[in-house]
Amino acid sequence: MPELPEVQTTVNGLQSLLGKEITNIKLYTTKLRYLIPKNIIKIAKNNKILKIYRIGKYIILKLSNSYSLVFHFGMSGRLRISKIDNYRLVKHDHILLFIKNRKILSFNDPRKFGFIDFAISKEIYKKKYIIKLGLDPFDIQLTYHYLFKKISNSKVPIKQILLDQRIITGIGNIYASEILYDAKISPFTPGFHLNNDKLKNLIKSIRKILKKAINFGGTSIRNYVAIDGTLGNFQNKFKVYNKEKQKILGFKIKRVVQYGRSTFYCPSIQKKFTIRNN
DNA sequence: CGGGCCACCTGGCGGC
DNA sequence: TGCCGCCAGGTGGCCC
Repeated sequence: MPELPEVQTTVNGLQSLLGKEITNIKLYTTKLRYLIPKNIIKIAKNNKILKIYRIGKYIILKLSNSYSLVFHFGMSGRLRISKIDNYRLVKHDHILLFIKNRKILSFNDPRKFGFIDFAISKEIYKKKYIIKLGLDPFDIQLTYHYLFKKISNSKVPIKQILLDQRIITGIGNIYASEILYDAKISPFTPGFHLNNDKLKNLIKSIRKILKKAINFGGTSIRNYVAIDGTLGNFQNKFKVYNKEKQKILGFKIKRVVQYGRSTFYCPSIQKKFTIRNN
């Protein structure tokens, strides 16, 4: 489910747990994408949540001991806060964190591609799934120089490059299509074909689309809902995603499959070739 | 190493 | 109604 905007929306919603104590953890599953570390209970129990933030698509809860909890949502994971009295275990609730203010933070994930882990807070950047991440889209170090260095020798189509978390972290399959439409770049354009102007433009579109999606509370199709169960609204702002055969500005939208994932684009607006001129 | 492909898992939907 | 095939906000591991 979640790309950066959904993860950020979740992180925003979680802030009400700041300073609150985790009184217990209950596991209803032993394995999600990975085995759930058993000692996660010992590590979190009776500790306060001091900081809640994200790295790429990973959600981090920094605890009052030296540890942090790490959540990843995979394709269908989500976190939800309920009052203890209202809470009913629903299908695919795998992990419950009991919070001292009589709330429950539940992790639900039908497809089990998500995971939960812990890390020593100071060493979180050494985690194998964190260390390889590229720049955050909102990091000021993300410039056309950076992108040019990373992709100017690559034959890989830009759609796939946007999904490569080692280059930029946070973009997923929905926003990749929406970003490329906004930037008027064909999804097939190989990395080496993009000149500095196009890259500047692309970075602008990345930030614009992601910001807009965050402002709309993310995208709610299938599983994703916010921390309190409310829906995101960005799906109503899609220009191309899920709009095969519909028209935009009078032009047909197409769906193709690249690397096994759907790409939606408008061939008339996202022209196929760009000449390198730097 | 980079890049391409597949597996992991469950459920919803459309077609027959 | 039932079954089948296809599709789904991700990513790690296996190949070459």
